[in-house]
Amino acid sequence: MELHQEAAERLASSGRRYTRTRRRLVEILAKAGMPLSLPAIVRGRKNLPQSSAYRNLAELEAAGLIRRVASEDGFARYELAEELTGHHHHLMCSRCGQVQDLLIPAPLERRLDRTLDVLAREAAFDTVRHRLDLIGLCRACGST
Amino acid sequence: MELHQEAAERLASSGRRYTRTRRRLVEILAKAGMPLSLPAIVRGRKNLPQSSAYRNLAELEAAGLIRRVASEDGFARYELAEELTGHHHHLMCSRCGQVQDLLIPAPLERRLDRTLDVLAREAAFDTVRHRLDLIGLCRACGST
DNA sequence: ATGAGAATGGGAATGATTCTCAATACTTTG
DNA sequence: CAAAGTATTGAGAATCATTCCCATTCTCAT
Repeated sequence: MELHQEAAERLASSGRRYTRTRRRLVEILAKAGMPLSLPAIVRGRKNLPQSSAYRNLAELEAAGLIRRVASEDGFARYELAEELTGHHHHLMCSRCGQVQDLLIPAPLERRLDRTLDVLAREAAFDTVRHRLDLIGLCRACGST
Repeated sequence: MELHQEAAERLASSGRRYTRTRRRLVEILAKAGMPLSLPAIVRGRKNLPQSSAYRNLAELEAAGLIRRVASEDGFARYELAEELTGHHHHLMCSRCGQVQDLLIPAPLERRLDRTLDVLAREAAFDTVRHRLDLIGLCRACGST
């Protein structure tokens, strides 16, 4: 389904509206293709006050449209929900905090999934998802 | 090597001391066997002021003895470094924030490692490590 | 012992994020 | 189309985990 239509419907189903600012946020995240921190979202953009950005990101998250990624550098980052973009992982730079998306081969992903399901059941966890990140130094930080 | 000796040496090598409070923190984390938040570390313990706990956890992290785990609930958590405890993963409850350790089968771990190494190289990342977490609802939260 | 540097702890400061609330914008109803 | 009802906005205040400050205390080497 088309992105904005999906967004509008999900918000509507809980009595929320798909306002200009919300659409704008969705577009920013869609275009970025990687999790963005709030400063990165707001920087250099007119008419996008912090408080509105935070509030709307929270609304969009509550509607299941975006996901908040906790990273090590103290800034939360935001990306479109996997239901919209597909399952993927992250490459994170431990020095500068930069995050980029990463896909792993489907067979490995499947095997991982199967194994983790079993482990979660053994631990009596209702598993929702897994998170696999690579943490290292990006090209820029690594050469320093 | 014995835990406290290792700790003392690593601190000494950068001109730091293995004081009573630091030893205490290492013992708390070793005994817990799972990442603890600062409130959990301090709660109910005498003579362990917040500021000292934070400061010393940071020192121990700088010495490579403990690791800080960013979790979704806003509290950082601390655990012994993998060099001391061995590589492992986490089961995290997305409702209550509880975190417990998780081991995955060695063959899968090896395959994961190999694949991620290749992917990191392709992305020009100097990989240090990977992080694999299961995020779901623990028994207590899942039945609510 | 004594001096130098490390550590302590109480409280102030920081800073990302959340909350408040009066003003504004949609939406629906009459 | 107007009015009422509700959601949204944005500027600043408030929150709260974490970090910083600094006078005092401790430790180790001489």
